[in-house]
Amino acid sequence: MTANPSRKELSHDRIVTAAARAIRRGGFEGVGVADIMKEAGLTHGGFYAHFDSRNAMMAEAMDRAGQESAARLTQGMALRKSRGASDLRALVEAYLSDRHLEDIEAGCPVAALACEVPRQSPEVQEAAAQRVHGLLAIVGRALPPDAPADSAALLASQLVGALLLARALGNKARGQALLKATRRSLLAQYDRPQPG
Amino acid sequence: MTANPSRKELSHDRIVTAAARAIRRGGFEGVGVADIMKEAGLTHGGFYAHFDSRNAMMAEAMDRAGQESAARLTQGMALRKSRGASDLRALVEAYLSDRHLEDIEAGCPVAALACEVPRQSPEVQEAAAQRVHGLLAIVGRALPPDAPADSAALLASQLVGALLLARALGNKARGQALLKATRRSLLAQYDRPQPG
DNA sequence: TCACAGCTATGATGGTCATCATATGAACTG
DNA sequence: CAGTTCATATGATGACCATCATAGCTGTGA
Repeated sequence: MTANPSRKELSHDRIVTAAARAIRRGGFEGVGVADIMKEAGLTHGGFYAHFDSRNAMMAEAMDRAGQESAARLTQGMALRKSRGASDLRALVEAYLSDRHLEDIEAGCPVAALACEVPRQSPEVQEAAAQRVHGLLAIVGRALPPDAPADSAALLASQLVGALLLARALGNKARGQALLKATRRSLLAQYDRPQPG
Repeated sequence: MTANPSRKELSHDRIVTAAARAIRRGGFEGVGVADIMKEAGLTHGGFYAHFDSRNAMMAEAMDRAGQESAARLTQGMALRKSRGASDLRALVEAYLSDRHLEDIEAGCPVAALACEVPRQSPEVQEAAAQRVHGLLAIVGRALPPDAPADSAALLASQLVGALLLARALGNKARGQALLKATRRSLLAQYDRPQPG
């Protein structure tokens, strides 16, 4: 399937990719079937040849958004690690970067959509829950193996919360300042040279 | 005005109150003018005698939601302080309570709406920014006076992030567990007896 | 070259929405 | 009780949306 995709599979993929960006830009409710199809280079009518319903597509798009942004985050972390940063410093600096603050469309879908999740259909909620677990896994892998059990949830909350508040401040400079302060504090808290 | 409200002022107030709940329940995009008017016991047509536009009303509703939920939070904190909790413990336990997890409609509008803010009209964005500053002020007052400058932003991010992730998990038990872990960690971090 | 299968486009349907124009009805003034 | 004013209700308008039926096109196999 991935090796030799049919025309339909290619279209399906383009639609999901377009939707994954569109929902982060406009929210689940803020984007229509026709918008997404146009962005994928198709017309609205063919949509239901690819998906059972709009909600089914939203769930797929949420998934895709998570994969994309996880890849992007991993890439940003790798760059920083190649410059000598620890796993944890790389995570904190990549997730709380000024770029992530502004590039909602390609960023973490949990940060972009979390507060809309409780209002979505069960299939979308399920996909969102999976994305949260994915984020927790990424954070968990960046923590030292002997970290307390709940550290990943704690740090993930802090990261998501800081990014959301920074965006909600509606002022680029203030948002960047909040991110910077959060980076500094988290690194002081977690990224100390291990005693022992 | 507050002392001797006219009929119109009473209606205006009822509309804003209804909207303040409705937006937290359904999101900015998920609720219509007619819904809100019906919830206020009126019909949709009279709406534009009270507001210049839907967005102007949304901004007022965001403001009202902030006032309401700040009052509720302060009340919850007072209860806990009367039982001997410190300001900070009272804040953490009230904000990260199981009740707040479930009662989105009457809870913190920042947690309920933050990720929709960047997509809203300027007037709504401005109202939202004010609400973030209001939350930062409440958190700041609960911190000891000698706390570092950025502590309020840090703690507010952690509170909002934990509540959002807990809600996005879509599973009551898991959400409650995340809140509990966050409470425990924050209290261990901040609420230690002061050395000195 | 022809026919067939499978995508995709065109267009329609029923519903919802924000906004506005006008009618109704209630409270106040004389 | 008559007249005026102001808040609210009724109803209309134009736009948009998810969904579906069907027609057209494109590439593949004989």
